[in-house]
Amino acid sequence: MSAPDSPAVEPRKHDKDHRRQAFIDAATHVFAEKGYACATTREIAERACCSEGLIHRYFGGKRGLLLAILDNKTQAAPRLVNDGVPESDDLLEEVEQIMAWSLDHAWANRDFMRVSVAQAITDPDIGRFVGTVLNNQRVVTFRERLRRHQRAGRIDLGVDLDALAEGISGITFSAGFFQQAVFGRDRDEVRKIVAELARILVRGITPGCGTGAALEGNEDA
Amino acid sequence: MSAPDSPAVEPRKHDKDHRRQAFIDAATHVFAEKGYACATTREIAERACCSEGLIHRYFGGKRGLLLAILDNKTQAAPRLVNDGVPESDDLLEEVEQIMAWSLDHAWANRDFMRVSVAQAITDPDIGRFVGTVLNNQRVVTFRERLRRHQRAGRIDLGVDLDALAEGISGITFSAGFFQQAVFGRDRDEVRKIVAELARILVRGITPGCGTGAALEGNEDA
Amino acid sequence: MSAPDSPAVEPRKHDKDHRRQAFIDAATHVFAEKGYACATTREIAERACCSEGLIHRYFGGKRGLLLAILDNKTQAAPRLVNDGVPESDDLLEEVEQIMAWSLDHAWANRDFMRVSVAQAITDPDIGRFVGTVLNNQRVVTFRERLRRHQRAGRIDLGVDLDALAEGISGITFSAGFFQQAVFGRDRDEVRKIVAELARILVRGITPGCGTGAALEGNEDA
Amino acid sequence: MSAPDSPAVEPRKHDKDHRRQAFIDAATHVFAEKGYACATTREIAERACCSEGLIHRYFGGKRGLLLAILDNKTQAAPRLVNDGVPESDDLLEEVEQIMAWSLDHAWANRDFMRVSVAQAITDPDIGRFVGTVLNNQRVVTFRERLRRHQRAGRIDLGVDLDALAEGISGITFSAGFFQQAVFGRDRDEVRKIVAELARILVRGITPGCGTGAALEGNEDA
DNA sequence: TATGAATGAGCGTTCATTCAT
DNA sequence: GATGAATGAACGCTCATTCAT
Repeated sequence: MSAPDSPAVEPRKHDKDHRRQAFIDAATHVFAEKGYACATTREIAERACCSEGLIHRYFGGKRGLLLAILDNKTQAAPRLVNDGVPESDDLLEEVEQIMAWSLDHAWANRDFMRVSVAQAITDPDIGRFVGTVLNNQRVVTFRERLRRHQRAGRIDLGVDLDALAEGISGITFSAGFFQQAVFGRDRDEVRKIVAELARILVRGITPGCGTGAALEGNEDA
Repeated sequence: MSAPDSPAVEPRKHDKDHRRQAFIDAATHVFAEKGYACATTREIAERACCSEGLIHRYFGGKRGLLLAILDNKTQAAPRLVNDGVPESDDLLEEVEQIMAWSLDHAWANRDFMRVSVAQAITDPDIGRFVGTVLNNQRVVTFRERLRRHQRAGRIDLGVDLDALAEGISGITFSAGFFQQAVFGRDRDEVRKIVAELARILVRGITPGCGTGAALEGNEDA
Repeated sequence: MSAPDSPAVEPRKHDKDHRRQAFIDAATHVFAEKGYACATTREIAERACCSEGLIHRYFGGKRGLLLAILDNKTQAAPRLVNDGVPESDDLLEEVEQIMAWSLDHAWANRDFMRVSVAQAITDPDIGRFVGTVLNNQRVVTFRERLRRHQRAGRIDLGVDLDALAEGISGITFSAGFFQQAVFGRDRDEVRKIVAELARILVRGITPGCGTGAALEGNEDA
Repeated sequence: MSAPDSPAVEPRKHDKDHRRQAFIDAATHVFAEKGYACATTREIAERACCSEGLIHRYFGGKRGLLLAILDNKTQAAPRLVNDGVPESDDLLEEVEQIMAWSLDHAWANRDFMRVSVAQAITDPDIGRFVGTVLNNQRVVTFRERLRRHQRAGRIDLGVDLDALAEGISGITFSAGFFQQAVFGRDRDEVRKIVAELARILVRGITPGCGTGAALEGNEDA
């Protein structure tokens, strides 16, 4: 997905939709490699085996192509975790799997993430988009899956599911994207760390002896 | 934010050290705002009230200025958490304070983080630097502070302190930088979420009734 | 001199070949006037009525344009003397005409010579090119024409035709380019001097009474 | 002379005149190597072990330094040939020695010639200077030495001494500077060619049987 | 007086975009 | 509709020169 090794589209051969997708794939790769600002429309066009001018006709320019990449991903994204990780009555198992899946997903989509995250930092429009559409969507999905367990009594009622979901999201974002894709850390190491964190978190939310005291502190604040 | 961090330099005045710092401050701001690639040495020089050519004399060029920013922060960085957060015999209190302090620190240094994080994503040199110098340093510091508590019996002996430290680092990085500075989320909201996560984590590592079962799972793996 | 050598190009019109030549003409003029280093691509583009960026698209940069000028002349150069000066059975006549033609040719191509000679002095690549392609070619051509006369007995057999050809080349280079084009000397004066030198040279190589003694000196050495 | 391998001047040690000469030597070298336009005052100052600003104080700027180089040479130049080559009653011997000496002189002063000749081509002021001061001086000196032989009957009375002197000057300029220093031709080869040309010229001007006919052609024109 | 820090004009080059073909 | 030639604004950088020290 992030490495479109297919020979892209043969010149003057395929139709408009194929070309559009060829541009999006090519741009994702080049933007990820060079950064949006340093990528040139010429290189993208070459990689897509189309002419440079077409970028402006199809997407209205370089920035339009960036937005198309985000849009393209958004349409494909929803409910991905739910499809990838089955529900389970074992809370630890489900949390572990959700976090492991998030790691893999971040890795598989590292080119797209490079583009969107890097750009989000300096570009308010993209920042808003990534913050609301991409991040919130994930958090909401996590939260809903956790709510099932809370209702089933497997998560202490005092736990703020939103905070928990944000924590899982933050850990997997940090480990999945930055540790794996940006810092180049060994993926097995990362997986182990995240698995251990899953255990700590689950233990921290499991109803039981220590809960009352700890969560009373919460209610005091 | 738009006010210079150092007193303005006087034209024609010979004042190398002062001017160097003025460039670093100006560049941090402009790089953060526009991104490294889109920032122009022209604008940086204007903001620093110095002439453009000095960037090349002092730093060897635009990229040298970027590296100087990183270097400047590195020299100022070590042991920051230790100075900012006192040790405590109350584990929860200390973790909460470390995490809260990290949030504030990320916010106070959000311009620097914008520059370094965004650039790390597409620039291998910077990526290595941020991954090793900035990230690892934090993790190690967190881990050492946690070790004290583990030795004192306040953290279960089965807990992998490295993983825990990475988790705290990941959560505060994600919440402190991305939520606060990139996604523009309300800072009080973020503080509350992080405080709740501190409680969950601490409960998850506190020795006690549930520990055996949870950590046996760990030891089996 | 200030009139373009080719019809002006029309803005926005697609006309690559025509524009290439317009650049070569303009650059020859501007390089000759200012010297390669002081000439600006801005001025050349203005003179060629094209945009500056095309220099880099067509020639790969300012230096590529310089090389294109040399290349352009090389393709047009070979056998020029032979076309311009007919063979004759009168040695003096032929030598006089060859030298006179060289003077005129140097004058007609003075802009090109300014560029190539000046640059050859400090630029090893260009030096090699001018030394081998331009200079040697001339000398060889001269020598072959003289050989006809030597075979016909009109040049003493003891004369080294290579040296003679070098002499003619050196005299016409010096008189044709430096005296006429660089030092601004009156062209008629120069023509008379060169005609007299032709006579002296021809007398010096004509077989006859004095030959034996003079050339024995040669053979002794 | 052209390669000032002396450690130049020690900083803050010698007096103004020494510094001036150090600048002239350094500039001759750097101008010869890079060309006037590409040479930087910084490199010259470094080579002279003085500060850049001094160039402007002493010479009024970069161009002033160039003029100082020419001026410096002019004062040292006059009557050099006369000192280097003794008079002789053998015309061939004297002409051969004058030409051989010119070759050596051009070689020894190749750095200065690189600077002055290259600059003369595009810079009218320098062109005038080189044409009148340097070239004419040589021609006049050659002519006066030849006149002695003409008076002594060793040169045909019909020979135009000016043309002859120009010829010798042109040949030695071309061979001595361009062939040796610019085109990098083997110096022994060049010497042989010039010696042969000396013989041809001398034979061409020696009074004798063929003279009448050849020079009548002259008088007809 | 000598130094070298500071200046600023101007360079070659790049590249998103426009538009003739 | 698709192409790629043409454009022009703007970039990082250089360097002769100026001037505070």
